[in-house]
Amino acid sequence: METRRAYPFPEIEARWQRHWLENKTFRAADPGESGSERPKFYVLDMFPYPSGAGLHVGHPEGYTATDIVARYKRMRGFNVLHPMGWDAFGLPTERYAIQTGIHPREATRRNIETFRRQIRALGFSYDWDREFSTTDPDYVRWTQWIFLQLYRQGLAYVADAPVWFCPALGTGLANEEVINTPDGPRSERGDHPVERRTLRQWMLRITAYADRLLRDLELVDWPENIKEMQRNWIGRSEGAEVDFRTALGDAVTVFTTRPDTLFGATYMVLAPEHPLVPALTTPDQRGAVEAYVAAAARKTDIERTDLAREKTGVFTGAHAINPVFSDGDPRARIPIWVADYVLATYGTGAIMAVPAHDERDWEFAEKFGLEIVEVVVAPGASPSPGRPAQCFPGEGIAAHSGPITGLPTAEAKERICDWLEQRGAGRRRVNYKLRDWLFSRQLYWGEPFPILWRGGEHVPVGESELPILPPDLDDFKPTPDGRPPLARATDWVQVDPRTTRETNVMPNWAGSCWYYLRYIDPKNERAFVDPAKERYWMGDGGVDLYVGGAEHAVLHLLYARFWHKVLFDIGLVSSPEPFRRLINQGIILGEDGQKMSKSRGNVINPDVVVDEFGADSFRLYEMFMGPLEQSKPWSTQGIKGVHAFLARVWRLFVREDDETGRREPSPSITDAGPCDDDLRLLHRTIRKVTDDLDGMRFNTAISALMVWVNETMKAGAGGRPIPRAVALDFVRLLAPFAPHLAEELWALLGQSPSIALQPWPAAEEKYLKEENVEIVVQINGKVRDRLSVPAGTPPEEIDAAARALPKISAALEGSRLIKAVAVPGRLVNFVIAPK
RNA sequence: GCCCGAGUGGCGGAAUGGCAGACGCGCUCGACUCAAAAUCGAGUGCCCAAAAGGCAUGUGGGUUCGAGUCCCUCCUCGGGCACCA
Repeated sequence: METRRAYPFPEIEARWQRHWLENKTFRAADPGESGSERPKFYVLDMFPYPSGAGLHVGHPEGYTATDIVARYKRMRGFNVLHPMGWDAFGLPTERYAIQTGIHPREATRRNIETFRRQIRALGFSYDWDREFSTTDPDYVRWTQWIFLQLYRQGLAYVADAPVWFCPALGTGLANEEVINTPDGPRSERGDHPVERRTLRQWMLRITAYADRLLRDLELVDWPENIKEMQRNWIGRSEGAEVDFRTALGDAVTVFTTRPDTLFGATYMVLAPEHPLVPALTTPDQRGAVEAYVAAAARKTDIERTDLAREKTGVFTGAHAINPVFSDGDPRARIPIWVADYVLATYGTGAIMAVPAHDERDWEFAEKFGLEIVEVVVAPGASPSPGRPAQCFPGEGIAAHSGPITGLPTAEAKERICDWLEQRGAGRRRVNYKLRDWLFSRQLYWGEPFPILWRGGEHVPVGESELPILPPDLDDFKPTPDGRPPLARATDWVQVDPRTTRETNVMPNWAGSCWYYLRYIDPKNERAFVDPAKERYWMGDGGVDLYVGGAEHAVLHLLYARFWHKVLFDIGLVSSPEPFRRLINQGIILGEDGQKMSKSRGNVINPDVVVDEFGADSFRLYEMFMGPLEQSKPWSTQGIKGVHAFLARVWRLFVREDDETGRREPSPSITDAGPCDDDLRLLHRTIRKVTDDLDGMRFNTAISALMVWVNETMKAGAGGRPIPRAVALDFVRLLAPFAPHLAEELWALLGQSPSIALQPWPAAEEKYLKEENVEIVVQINGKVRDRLSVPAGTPPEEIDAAARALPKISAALEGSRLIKAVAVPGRLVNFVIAPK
């Protein structure tokens, strides 16, 4: 499909992209350099994973938004840091390498080249001198260095941990790399079955920061739903641990968030993996318990947590003593069960079951005929005479509960905790859902751990020996025995007769945990970042604006916050949080309104779009589609519309000689002074575009630019010229959105480059005031007439003027006036009733 | 099941509690053209032949002189979490 070019964008765009690159127009000034006396603004994109598929139309959406903000802030006098780089370690490249035989390093180099070319073709104002890849040896060095700081802080440790292992891929996978299917859990890549294996793993103690990661969400300006997702993920719950004595002499400790229901505990449940299960089980129950525990071990987590499943469990034969009852009270002795609805990995791996006030316990008790005792009544209700008819998990008033009977739930919790603590039978306790971070992968294409093994002990590599780079392998497939690929490099692994290297590598998240800091000082060989530069760019709360997809709401953003806090604690960074403000861009759907995918055949390729319509049209359209945060479908017709708009701007400003190709400013642009209408329109546009940019409402800002063009063309058709000063201000407003066209028009109007460094125009109040305003006149809320009055006319006068209108006076005459409301500058409403 | 977010023309969307539908797409008509494309101009929520008028922001209620906007009910869609005691 051949579309005629509406204006010469290919030539213009290529030329200005070259100009910006050659002149380093967007170089950010570091402290001490000229320009750094301006206020700083750090605007960051989530850097891409350069896959073999090339850039997707989703990438440039966020990148365009940040680029518009970066360009706008520069024009507003800020020293802007706007960098780009590559998050290039990881499984996709490694799988590609295995399939094609191309070394991951080479595949990465090619992919980065493609991404860089595609991103540059969109004219983003990045400071390319700061570009790096997480795979660069120099960057790996500092990633490993930061790992060593965590290691020294006792935040990295080795443990045997259950992981998803994929026999086909030969590697362990992160939870997020595994998807649940009807055929059981499978690998996201390749769709192979995966299984649970316990492997020796590196873990990071993120749980030590759980509380601060939760609390400090209050310090950041993020979308509320993202904060909520992090809060849920961290999952803080306050409650108590309670010790129940058993016949063994050992107490079994349970965790509960409802210690006020302790008097209603009618049985206890241990997770199948609970260490006391074998010792507690009585001889006559041993067979059943062992069979149950073995069956549970074979199940995956997903099978075990499937809600549709009926609850299962077996009685151990043992009993526990509830500490809240006095000796000899028959209610004190409760049976101990084993059931897989209790998780070994949360709390103490054991619970007290209160079926009357917990849905899960209720279901279990009903199924196995266990006792149910009501100990909380809904406010205003009275206790059930016998067994309660249904579960009541809410808060209420304690009943049948000894010393706390009659107390509301909150108070009952406090009192019972005091009581438990005084007697040494329990204690207040906070638990988190957040688990420590499984930090090793059995891959080749990642950062090796800077760790040696000597006599079964791990020792850190000296900092001067960094970086530890992956050895050059020809075969980076996993080893047949399930050890990581690096284990093949025997020369590399065996450092000396008694020392070997760690062969796991770090997950892909490691590099993205601190890249925003390296942009500040990307070439520093003595430190991961210079402290003075760090203070300058991160000093007041970190990155000023961070834009990326909501799919990183929890993992990347939580991991990066964790590393940042560790660095903050050891005095290496100056803000407690890395990203002060966060925005998630929406997803761009295919033209059919479905998610873009190769299999649906609805993928839009940015290269093709840029070829046909140009980068400015592409940028403008992505922003014009709708609010940044919203998901919206791509429309080829839609991009034609904004393309036509840019062509209209071109024709409005430029006259081209068809024969010679010579271009000059349109003759309608004159040095005549602007008239009042010109100035009112211009300043209204400046005000609207400025306000919308401050609020990141790009779609309505663009619509204001369109309104200016429409009005100006209408005036031009009536013979009115465009004053040069007005034209120049319009081009400034256009510059952040369509920077190539704006530069070209700027130069054509005789200005010297670059418009990117020009000051932003200011809206002057005196041109924003309307002389006359239209007042809507309503009767019973319906518009019946209008009138025009001078701005600032007081309500009484508006009221009087409205009554004088023939239509209105006629209506008022025939009826009874109940009320009149006059809003200055807006409307009058007469409320009437029939006589 | 629980927690968020969203429902507005044929479509994307716009509207400090004050004229619903800015801007754009599409469509209709006209100008230019041998013709088409491009461009320019006019129109375009629905009902009614038109005007007058009426009806319209997922549903049903409420607050208000006045509700797309605030409150409650329900429905639908999208996202997240999911036996975390």
